[in-house]
Amino acid sequence: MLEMAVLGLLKDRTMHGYELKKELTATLGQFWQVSYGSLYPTIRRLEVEGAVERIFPKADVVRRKNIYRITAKGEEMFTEALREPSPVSDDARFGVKLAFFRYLNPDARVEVLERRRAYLTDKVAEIRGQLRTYRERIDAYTYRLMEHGLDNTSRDIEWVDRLIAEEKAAGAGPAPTTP
Amino acid sequence: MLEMAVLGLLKDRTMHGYELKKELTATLGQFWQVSYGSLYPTIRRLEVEGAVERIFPKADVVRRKNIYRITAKGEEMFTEALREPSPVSDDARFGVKLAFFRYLNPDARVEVLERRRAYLTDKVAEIRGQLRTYRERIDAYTYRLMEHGLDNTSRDIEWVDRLIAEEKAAGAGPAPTTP
DNA sequence: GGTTAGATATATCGGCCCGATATATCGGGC
DNA sequence: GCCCGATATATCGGGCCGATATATCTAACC
Repeated sequence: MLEMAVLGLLKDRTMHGYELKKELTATLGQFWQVSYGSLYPTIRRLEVEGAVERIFPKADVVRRKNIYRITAKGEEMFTEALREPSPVSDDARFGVKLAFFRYLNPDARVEVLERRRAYLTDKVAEIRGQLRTYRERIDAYTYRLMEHGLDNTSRDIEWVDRLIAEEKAAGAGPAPTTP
Repeated sequence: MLEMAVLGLLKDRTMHGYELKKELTATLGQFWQVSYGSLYPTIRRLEVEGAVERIFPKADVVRRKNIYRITAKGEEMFTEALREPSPVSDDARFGVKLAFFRYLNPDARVEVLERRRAYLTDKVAEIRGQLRTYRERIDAYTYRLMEHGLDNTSRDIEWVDRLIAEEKAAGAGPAPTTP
């Protein structure tokens, strides 16, 4: 997932590690804290795999930044990761996908959103079941916590529904514009 | 954190690993998926530290379950972990604490809730700042995602506020009852 | 009576991730 | 001239996750 995020950012422009972290924190920091202890090894891994390459600035410039550029192989890996159907059950992963939704065509976008919706619907059903089954055994605080989680999940569904509706309304047209 | 959860459950009654997992999944599964790959090593660790002890059933009984009991040291560790001020910024950690709120006195409960509230308030401010600062550079999907996160966080604050109000209304009295 | 499926139960492994920590430079303020 | 906060890279230990293996128990089904 971090790999996907790094590749997605590098699709736009070349960046160095610190910049990648700032960018990720600014947009996805709410859902996902990226640490250097995972970022730098990830970049290294991508470099070894040939998905990114390091750019060396001119020899006379103080060379303190490691600037990376995505390769053709990296582009392929990114596209594949974005289309891959599985991991819509993880909030962070879903968030990362959304952040790069512009690289998916409208059909694929709706597909991802529908899968997310199905997951959330299941989750709601499960929580309802647990609240019913364990009602007498759980204490008031835990009950409140579960109930609140249920509310949040319901709202998530409504939110996803709005995105789906807009996506369909737009048809094969352009993505909605920033308010 | 898993250590705390295990100790908290064992405070109630003796359990074996599988049971602990079922219990955790039933109540906190929404926020936190416990895997056996972390649960069993955690139990082992607690046993080595002397926080829990294994109970062997009578020799003639088929001995397939490893049943554990909390020790006096384990009780101490649990209480300390529950009172420890730091980790209210992690959703899962906060959830675990809430699930064992009954073991804290009302003052300590309010303190934890106020800290959670402060954290969420900061988070809201930060997201607002990011939306303002990066408004032009982020795409529509990312914007929507951040905005939705902002809404959710605001609702979390309202929810925490209700808990605080009820806690204060109850004074030093009993915990609220299950609806 | 047999077998098949699913729940119960424990365990481990590789690999990734997190938090902490170390180190060094750069730019601006006082 | 110095110090502070931001910039920038790196690594380490330990914990956690997902996958996988294994075995038993129980209930259903024909």
